[in-house]
Amino acid sequence: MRGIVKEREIEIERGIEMEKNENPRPWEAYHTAYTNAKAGMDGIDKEKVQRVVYDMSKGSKYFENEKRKEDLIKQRIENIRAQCAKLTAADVTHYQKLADRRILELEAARDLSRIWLHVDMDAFYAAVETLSNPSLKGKPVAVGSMSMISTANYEARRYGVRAAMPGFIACKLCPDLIFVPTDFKKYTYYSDLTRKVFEKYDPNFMAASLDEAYLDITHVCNERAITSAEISEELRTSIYEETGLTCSAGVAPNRLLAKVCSDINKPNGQFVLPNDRMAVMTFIASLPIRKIGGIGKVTEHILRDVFEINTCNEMLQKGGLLCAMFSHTTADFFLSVGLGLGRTDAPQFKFRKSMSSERTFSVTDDDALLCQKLAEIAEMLSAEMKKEGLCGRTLTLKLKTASFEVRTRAMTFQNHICSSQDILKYASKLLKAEYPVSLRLIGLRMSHLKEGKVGALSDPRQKTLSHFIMSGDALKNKGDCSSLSSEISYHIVNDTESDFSFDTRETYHSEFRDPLDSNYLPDLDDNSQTFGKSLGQMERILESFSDGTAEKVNAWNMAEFTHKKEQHEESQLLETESSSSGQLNRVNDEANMLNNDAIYSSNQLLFWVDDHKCSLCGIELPQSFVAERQEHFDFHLAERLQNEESGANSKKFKLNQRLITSDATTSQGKRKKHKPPPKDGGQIPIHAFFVKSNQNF
DNA sequence: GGGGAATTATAAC
DNA sequence: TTCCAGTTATAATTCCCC
Repeated sequence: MRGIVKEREIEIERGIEMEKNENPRPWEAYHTAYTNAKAGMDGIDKEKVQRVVYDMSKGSKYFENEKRKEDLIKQRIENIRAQCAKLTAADVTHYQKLADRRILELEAARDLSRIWLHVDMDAFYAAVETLSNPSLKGKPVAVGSMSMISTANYEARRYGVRAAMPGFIACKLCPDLIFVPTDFKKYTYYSDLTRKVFEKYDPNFMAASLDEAYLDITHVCNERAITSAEISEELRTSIYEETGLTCSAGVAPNRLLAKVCSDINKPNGQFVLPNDRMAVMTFIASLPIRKIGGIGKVTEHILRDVFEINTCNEMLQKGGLLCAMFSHTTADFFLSVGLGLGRTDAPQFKFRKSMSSERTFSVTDDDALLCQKLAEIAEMLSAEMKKEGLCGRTLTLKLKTASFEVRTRAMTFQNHICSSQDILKYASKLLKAEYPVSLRLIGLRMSHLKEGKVGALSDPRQKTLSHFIMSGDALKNKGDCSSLSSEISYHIVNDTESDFSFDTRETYHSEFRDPLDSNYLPDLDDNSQTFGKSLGQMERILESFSDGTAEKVNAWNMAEFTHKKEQHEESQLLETESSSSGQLNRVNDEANMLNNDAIYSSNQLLFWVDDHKCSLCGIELPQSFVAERQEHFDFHLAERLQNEESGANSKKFKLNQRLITSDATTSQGKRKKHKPPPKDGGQIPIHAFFVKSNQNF
């Protein structure tokens, strides 16, 4: 063992010697998330750390990918430079005026009336672990695994070990490093203790994570007529008494600055920035931009290399160029950073927007293994969604290839889904479209969320919205949801109820959302009220079949519909499996076709007899003609709409515009990739299609 | 051109 | 021996359809 280590060291030395000839310090160019400054890392031999990180990474797939990303950033920098060079004198004057005006506007809106406190627990996970195992005290400790470290204590940081660093590199930096696996139950317990303290100072405090929170202490300062520094001191003492853990705090007129301040006297310290414009401007003037939350490695890189901006003050000096080169949102952010501005308002409750689950595994290209991983992740995600009573309309598949390249593939449905079967069904289509592929990670994310009802039927543990509220589970957020069978009909007919969700204690401790806020209007679009409803009904009826509750619903042509749906799904599966190239549009079309079939099922079914013949007009279209099939469907739908038409509210049939057009004429030739739908009665012989089909490959 | 969907990237903990 | 995470949000860009 010793021999191997020695050999490796010699090898590294030799490598360094060789590289010295070309680039004497190659490691300096290798920037990772964990090579920037961090509290507790002063006085360490940064060059040595950087060199070890570089040597441990060099040549790996990860390293190659980082280089690729670095090159892309360099390219981006070049592009911005080129854009800058194109600016005429008139442009420069124009953007400078724009920046000046914007600076005045932002300055006019400066709010110095609030006092914000940011609390950050010191090396939280590691401190908790040391508390429960005092033998760790004084020793370098990392919480995490060989592949990734979540937190390192200050003893370990002296060696250059830190969060987001892979464990095997940390081992190299600090051979005596003690690894402790993460135990979120423990951290949550201590986090709750700290939050009880926070509540005393600000009942609406904003929890940023398990170990960080923002408190508006304006009121408590005024009420008790003591300084913010005293409040901060008192709060920190109180936290120590309650938990035995130390924390650091920052006090400032806004949240952005408070966060910066809490980092200044870490660990176990505090820093107060007075509510005074001059003080703020002086403070911000020489502050490195990387200290600002929201400016990360890449943004720093771009601002430094293109605009020579290193401090916040320089943001104002280069305001004109920033306005010229960046979007309104981004330029505004940069200018407000230059002025030391940040949010001062009471935190608004925010809905969860997405939920995801991902896992890393040993690289494999085995389809069966990948399918198995996908099924596990679908199961995990579905379980989490059901736990929170959510379902979603957009499913995103995330893949990380063997070479660390990240890909995402998404599809949006008309209905919200949450069952593991549904998630897996569509996720499989997305994944199979990528074959062959060698992967090291698979992830699934659901977005376009709303409180679930589909899931309520498929998951007997799930409660309805009203039960969730009435039981008080909303506040505990631990709803063990159980649906009553008598409620099935309620769910089926009522698809338009308002959405409400509640604080999860993981995010904000603020008031509930204002239901009148237009940003949070419930999902009342046409789709969910009309066609969406009938689709939802059909799906639910099907689900209730599988749950053995078929007798509770009165379906129309249920047996036939079920049969055809299965038949269609089977054919879809075959289609996808036999497809060798990734055709995302096709996959989407297939999913849409499924829904379209469901719409038609309420009257007369459109399906493909023997997989190629239209059940309505007999036209023959093979499976591979997805676009043609879609248009053919559009054609029949338009035909039917015209027949049913007149009095009927045309809005009633307004479907997702990407799926179906509302009349026969507009559906023709609008989609670039699609061919015109067949003329009525003008059947094309099946062999002609197959010839055409073959030409496509 | 507006708007939704899809994709990629950045950032934070 | 081990060999670069998981979760969430958001911005920017592109594509497609109306």
